[in-house]
Amino acid sequence: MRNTKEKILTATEQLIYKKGYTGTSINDILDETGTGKGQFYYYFGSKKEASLAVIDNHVKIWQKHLLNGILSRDESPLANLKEMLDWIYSDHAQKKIYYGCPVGNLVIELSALDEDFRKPLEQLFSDLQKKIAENLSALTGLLVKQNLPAAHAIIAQIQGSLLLLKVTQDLNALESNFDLLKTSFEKVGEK
Amino acid sequence: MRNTKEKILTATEQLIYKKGYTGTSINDILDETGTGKGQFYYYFGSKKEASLAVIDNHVKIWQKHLLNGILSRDESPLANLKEMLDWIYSDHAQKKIYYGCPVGNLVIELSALDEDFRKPLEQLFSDLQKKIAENLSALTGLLVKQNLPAAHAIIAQIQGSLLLLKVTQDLNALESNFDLLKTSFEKVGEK
Amino acid sequence: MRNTKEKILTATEQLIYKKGYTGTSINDILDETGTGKGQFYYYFGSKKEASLAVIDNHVKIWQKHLLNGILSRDESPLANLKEMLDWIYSDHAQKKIYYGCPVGNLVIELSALDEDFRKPLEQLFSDLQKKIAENLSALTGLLVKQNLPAAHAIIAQIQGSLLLLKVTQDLNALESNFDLLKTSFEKVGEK
Amino acid sequence: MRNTKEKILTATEQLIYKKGYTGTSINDILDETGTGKGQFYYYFGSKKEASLAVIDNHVKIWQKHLLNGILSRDESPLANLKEMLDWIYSDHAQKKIYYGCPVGNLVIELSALDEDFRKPLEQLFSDLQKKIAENLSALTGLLVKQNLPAAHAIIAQIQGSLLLLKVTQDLNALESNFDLLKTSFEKVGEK
DNA sequence: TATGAATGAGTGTTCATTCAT
DNA sequence: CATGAATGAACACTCATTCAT
Repeated sequence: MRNTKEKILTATEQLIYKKGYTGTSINDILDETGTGKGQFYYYFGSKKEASLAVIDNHVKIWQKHLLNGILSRDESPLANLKEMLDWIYSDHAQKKIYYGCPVGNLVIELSALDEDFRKPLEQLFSDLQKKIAENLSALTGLLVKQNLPAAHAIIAQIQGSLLLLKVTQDLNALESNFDLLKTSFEKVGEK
Repeated sequence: MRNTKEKILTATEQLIYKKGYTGTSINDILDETGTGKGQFYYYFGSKKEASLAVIDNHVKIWQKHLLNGILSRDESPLANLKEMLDWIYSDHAQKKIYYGCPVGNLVIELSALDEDFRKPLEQLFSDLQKKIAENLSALTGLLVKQNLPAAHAIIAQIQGSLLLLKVTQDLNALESNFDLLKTSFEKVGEK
Repeated sequence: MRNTKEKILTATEQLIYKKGYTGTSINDILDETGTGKGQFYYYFGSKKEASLAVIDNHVKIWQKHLLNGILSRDESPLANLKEMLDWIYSDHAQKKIYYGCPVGNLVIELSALDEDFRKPLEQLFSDLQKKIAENLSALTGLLVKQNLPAAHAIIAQIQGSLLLLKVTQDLNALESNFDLLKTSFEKVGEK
Repeated sequence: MRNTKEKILTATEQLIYKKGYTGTSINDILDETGTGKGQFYYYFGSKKEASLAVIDNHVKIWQKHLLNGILSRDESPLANLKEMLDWIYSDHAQKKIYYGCPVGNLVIELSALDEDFRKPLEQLFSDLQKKIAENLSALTGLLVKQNLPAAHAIIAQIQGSLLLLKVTQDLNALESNFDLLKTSFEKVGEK
């Protein structure tokens, strides 16, 4: 059986993803895990602490799979960037209800409310931006620094697409948007 | 007095914008308006109803200024699209803290939770998409229908930019992103 | 058009009958009458006052139709007592939902809560008891005073039957019970 | 502690008996028990749920003492029926204020409002009716089915007597009424 | 490690009543 | 006579957190 702490963390993550931070209660989490209430406060000092751990978990996943994985491969930068979109897309494609981006959701719900939440989220986007810019540099020959705005725009496009997915519940629109992004990657590469 | 209802609505709008729907309590609103608790329920049947009125208000503002205003002008479509970005930008530029897009925020917090919230928000984005596509048609000569994906991408770019503004609190990045969008409008027009 | 005061009184009576005193709100009443809130407090000093007026109304109806009507007729006392049951029965027979006795309901909800409610209700039952005892005297030849316990039992039987009607929603049981009562009247007369 | 739940249930029962369901607030109950508000909702999902538990408690008491107790004894049916009245009488005799029948009160306040309340109350009266009819059968030789109307009348008499006790606050009248009932039992047995 | 009873401030909502017009 | 805006206490219910076992 999996670790109790991990079980709680997983349940917290899923519930926050679906119902938001404020919409998720400790009891919701414990109903999901089947553990007693004391266990939650034994492993996490508070709801906020557990939620920060959820964010930390997202950071680690993105770092492992995206920053240090896909975007650090020795493949062509074009392939990397496209693969990034495919990785994100496949994460949503299998779902019946589209809840948007787990990280983007937290940004909107929490970053204006509490600096402790905002900071790690900002750092994650900042790291991703730099990594994308690196790939763009390999593609364009420009300095990483000069590609930062373009990388920012790419992240914005991804986040905006997932936001629209959440409100339209239309997966095709997400695919079409990512296809446009891929085309734009190719154009950048051609120059 | 007609004024009280509007005062409540305004306070509700501002508080939801800053603290989110779930994060805003009726007492928060009443503290802001200085009215008794009964007044809230005299004018609105519930918190949800008042919040739907807030959404409705956003819809009307966008329709008046953006859909029927800026994007329906007899000016060149390129000017219209650029002006749209300027209008949005100016809305945020004056603030000290950047709370992102009031409509996008609601999408993320509420659209997976309650269909009654999701529907009007989806409709608003759908109307905007069509209007942007019309301007793109005037620019490209293509049918409106063929420009819908591009319009979708533009909205995604705007929403994503405002989401990143919320987490980075960096207005320059927003400006830079909107500049990139404007450049892309021009390129589309050139073809 | 009927008097506003009377309209309010009628609505109050019906709503209290169906939903009880505590279950009926001033707004419920005004929704029913279509009048403004000020009108209620113009005609009645409080909810309690209006409800006492409702009780008073019931008292007057019973006095007119039952005490000074049916039970004071020059007919045979047996016919009077039977007619009393028929009058009560016909009041319920036409309904789709059986709410029990409007007076008995108030007894149970209010008489332990407030002496101001209890007193007029007790008086009404006391007057009825005496009147029934008078009819029994004409039937048995005994003094009125000696028939008071029997009269009390008759009222208890009526009230208990209507209470059971409310919980069983079975009109036939009420009819059957009243038939048994009529038979007992006849037996008393035979002796 | 198991005790807390029972304390809350007891307080709920007593308060509803004295002040009615709608007249009893959760805070009333907690003031009585001295526990925090969360405890009420820890043990009961809602006020309604706690009240249904109160009803269930009454059902069990009647079943144990009356249906499976007094009315199921191997004594003579006459003795059983008389003992039933004595059992009910003794329940009220010791009180200073007479609040009527705890079950009958709930019938009148709640059975027209909510089916969930009405059903168990109806069932209880139905079970009692059958049990009384069984005793009457032993007394009269008639089939149980034929004695159901008479049993219904007996329950009506009891309930009506307790209703009148509530409004008159006259214990003697209750005793006198029950004496009349006992006499009628004897007459039935003689035939 | 683990349970779940206990707390109390807080949430959305209702309501009788008052009062300016 | 009549309207309906305004008040604030009370109501049922939720929740993050604590703590004894």
